[in-house]
Amino acid sequence: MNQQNEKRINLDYQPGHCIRRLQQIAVAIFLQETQAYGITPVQYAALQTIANSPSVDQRTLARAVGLDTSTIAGVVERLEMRGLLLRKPSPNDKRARQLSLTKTGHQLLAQALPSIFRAQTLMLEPLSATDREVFTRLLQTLVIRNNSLSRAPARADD
Amino acid sequence: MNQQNEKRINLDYQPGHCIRRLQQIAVAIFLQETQAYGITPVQYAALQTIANSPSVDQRTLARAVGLDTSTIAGVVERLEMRGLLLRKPSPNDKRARQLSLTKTGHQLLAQALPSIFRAQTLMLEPLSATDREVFTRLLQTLVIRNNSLSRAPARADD
DNA sequence: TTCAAATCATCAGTACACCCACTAAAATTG
DNA sequence: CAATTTTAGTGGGTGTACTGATGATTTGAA
Repeated sequence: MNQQNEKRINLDYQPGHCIRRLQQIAVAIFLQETQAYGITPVQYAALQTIANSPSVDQRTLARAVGLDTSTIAGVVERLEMRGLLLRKPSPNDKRARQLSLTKTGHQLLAQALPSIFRAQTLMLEPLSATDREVFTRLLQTLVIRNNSLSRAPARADD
Repeated sequence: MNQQNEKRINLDYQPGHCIRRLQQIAVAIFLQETQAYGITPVQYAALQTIANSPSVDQRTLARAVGLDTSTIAGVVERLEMRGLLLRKPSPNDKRARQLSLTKTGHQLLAQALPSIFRAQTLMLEPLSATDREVFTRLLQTLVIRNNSLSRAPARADD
């Protein structure tokens, strides 16, 4: 079945592969639960972050969400075209744009939140209550401790 | 600093967000460790799967790696252009293409494997030995139990 | 204060990752 | 064995996610 000097390596035991698969699954669950609102996980993250701190600039938003500025530009553009957010020039800094949600943006976020929370629950459904907590804790540890290794390290804290 | 009827929701506590971040980190570590070979996690998964079972068709490969056929088409095309694999028509089925690694493909896979294993280790480095095992186990449980929810559910088993 | 360095944003290019629609071939069914 | 259905692969469209380059401002240091 294969070359004699190669061992048959099962991808299922490699963390990297499992993490990628879990991310695909998490996205699928999210989209399924929120399909009535037509938003993606990243779009939700952007909307939520802007709701948390209006007038953020794109760079700060990118860091908060954990994306580089090129990627956030596309996300913001799509949300702006849908009328969910506003992008106006910063008075202090002519380079920067201040982002804020429109009324529609606030409404959509508020309406979608229950579905989003349901999605979060569904992702961990197969685990026992104890295991869910353990998994969440270890997951957060890995993200925090490895943060600097990412190309788009998440923000300092604003 | 936000609308009074919105609570400030911290993305860091949402599993979906953490999973996405961890996937970004895992990819970054993989690329960093394997940069000498110029392969991505998905390309490695494809090469490894073909090495495990030569003459697979693209559909079976897609299922084994956990991708849909459109996505695997692009992956396979890039690997073919780099001379790492061969795509020849199946004698039994005129629709299907049989995939196999070239000599170069086998060599690259063999050479890259140590870096790939190192990457897998690095991803879980921040955890204690016990926690690494726990995390891996829970991760696999989630992937297996949620598999059907993914758009590209992984293969039966060949 | 001027000039270099850092910063905000954009653009082009590459690579996943999905959907839907389509062709062609194979398998199933009447 | 003809008609239907399923299956293998492709192509178009959308949306992350990164790199590296460029332009415009702001800041910091000589």
